[in-house]
Amino acid sequence: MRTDTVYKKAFNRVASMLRDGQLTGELPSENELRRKMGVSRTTVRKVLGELVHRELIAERSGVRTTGRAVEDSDYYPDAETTSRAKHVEQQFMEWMLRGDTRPGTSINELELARQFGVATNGIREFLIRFSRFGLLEKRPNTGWLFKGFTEDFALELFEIRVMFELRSAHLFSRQPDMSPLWEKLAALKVAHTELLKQIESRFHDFSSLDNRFHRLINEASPNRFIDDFYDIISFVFHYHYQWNKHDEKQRNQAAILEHLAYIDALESRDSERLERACRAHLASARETLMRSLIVFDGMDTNA
Amino acid sequence: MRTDTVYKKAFNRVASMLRDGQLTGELPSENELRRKMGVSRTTVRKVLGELVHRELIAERSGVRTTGRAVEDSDYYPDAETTSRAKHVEQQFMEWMLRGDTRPGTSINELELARQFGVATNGIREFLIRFSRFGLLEKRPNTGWLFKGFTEDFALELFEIRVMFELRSAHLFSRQPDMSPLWEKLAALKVAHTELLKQIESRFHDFSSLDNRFHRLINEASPNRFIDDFYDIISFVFHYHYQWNKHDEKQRNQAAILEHLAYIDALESRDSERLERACRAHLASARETLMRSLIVFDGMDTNA
DNA sequence: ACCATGAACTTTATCCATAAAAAACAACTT
DNA sequence: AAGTTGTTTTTTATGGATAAAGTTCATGGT
Repeated sequence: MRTDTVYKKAFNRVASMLRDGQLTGELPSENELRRKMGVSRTTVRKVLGELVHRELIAERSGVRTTGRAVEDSDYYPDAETTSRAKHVEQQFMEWMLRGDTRPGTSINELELARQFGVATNGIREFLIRFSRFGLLEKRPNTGWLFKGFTEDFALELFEIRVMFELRSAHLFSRQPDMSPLWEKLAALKVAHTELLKQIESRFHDFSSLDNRFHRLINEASPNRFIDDFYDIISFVFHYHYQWNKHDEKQRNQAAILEHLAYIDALESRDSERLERACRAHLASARETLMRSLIVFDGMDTNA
Repeated sequence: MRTDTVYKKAFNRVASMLRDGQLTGELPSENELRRKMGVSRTTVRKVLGELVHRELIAERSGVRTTGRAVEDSDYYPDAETTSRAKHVEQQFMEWMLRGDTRPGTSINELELARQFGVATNGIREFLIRFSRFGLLEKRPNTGWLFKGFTEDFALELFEIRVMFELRSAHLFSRQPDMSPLWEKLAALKVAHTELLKQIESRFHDFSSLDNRFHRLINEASPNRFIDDFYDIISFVFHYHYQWNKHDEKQRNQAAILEHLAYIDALESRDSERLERACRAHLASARETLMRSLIVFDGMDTNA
């Protein structure tokens, strides 16, 4: 049966809004809520129905008003708010990055399905989607070959990344002066400086800043294939560093400084300087990944 | 039910081998056949069983020998030798390239499933696989957005292609002299010259030559992401030109000449000359695609 | 005429079932 | 002992069913 995670997530969001006072007195119409939450009206109605049932809101002659206070126990547990597909993704990444899965292992849909507690179909869909990341290969009628999160993988990934990033950085720097992207870049620069000041407590926030920065650079000259490739990078980094937090603060601090140099180089419109800053940053990102790969390989995974 | 296309295709192949005299007298063992055909022994046995049943081979005390002559009617029809997944691919490509499907159309799994006569599962798997080509986008819980085989698509595709090809070509030309790839290149050069001589009758054969050539260039410095991207290009060209044969002979003739210049440039190891030849070829390939896109857009599709 | 709610209908996400194909095991032969 | 064939078990490819979510149609109020 299809999960009702969309409903539960929406319910939790409305509950939070009620609790935070973002919704007070008379509630907005179903359509307005629908837009706000990004779900269908059907789902909104289901949420409202449950809220009435639990007396979190009251309904009198077609008018809905807030009801009793929201309690912690009103929320659905987080695990129930993500779809099966997302669960599969998470479990697979954990299996891949944490387990002692060696390159060359063959992957068995049925076995993973049993292990993850889902139907084989879901596994297969995930593997198909995931195969564009270059870590898997399908052998028809037979199964999947896991190629491993290896040094080669990282090197090949970064070779492309450098090509794309240099191209995008140069195009960015050649934008007209009145392009709105320059302002966005300036704003990002400020955000970097802020973060650097508070690095002790906020170093976790770097990851999203990093993402915004690299995506901004691509905005000047969109290319869907480059965007797609950046999705791969984000994905890889997201999961990889989620399980490998070694030295995180230091790493991020260094990266911020590199970004700042890179931003200055962009603003200078000096092509050679830009190339140097860009390469320097990517080389260091690559080193970091490679080093952590080695740590990772040797890590005791049965902890 | 799963199709038995693997069996039928294997059966047809063995039948052809019997007819062509590649198999005469005493037949090889099941294991040997298995290796030759690239299927499991289970399938080989099923084929052999049917061959015996039809008296195309005879089996006496464990020894199999050839039987009566193979007739045209012994073969399974071609349509029955390709899997559902492949059929879906073909039908979808036809729907996309031939139909009047406009960019921005939304795609409905259920409708396609009905139209193609398969279960929704197969459609979904295909769409997931296909989405890496940048022509589709999934909107969760809602459906798929068809972005169209547009001019933008072609331009973005070629931008990447140029980057990758220049990179690979330069690396190829810098290989050591004793690399075996130089010989392969020389062989390809001969094949090009041959084809050029017989262009009147054999111009269809260019496509596979083109493929071999560009893949060879990537071989000198493998990168899985570049290989994957080249899969996209092959796929797009395969289907696109399958339905758009306008001017094929002339196009291919011109391309052969460009390839020859390109090959000479590789052999010269002259970096600037190489860059010129490579760019010239890709620019002309792009022009061809773009021109055919326009023809295509204006074509009456209800013929 | 527009916007709200209610109800019916359509499509997606997900599980389950099963024939075909592959893989593993067993018994035999030279 | 290595290679054959026969048999059983496992896995993949494909169809089908259904609750949840999305979309469209209908009705009623301003």
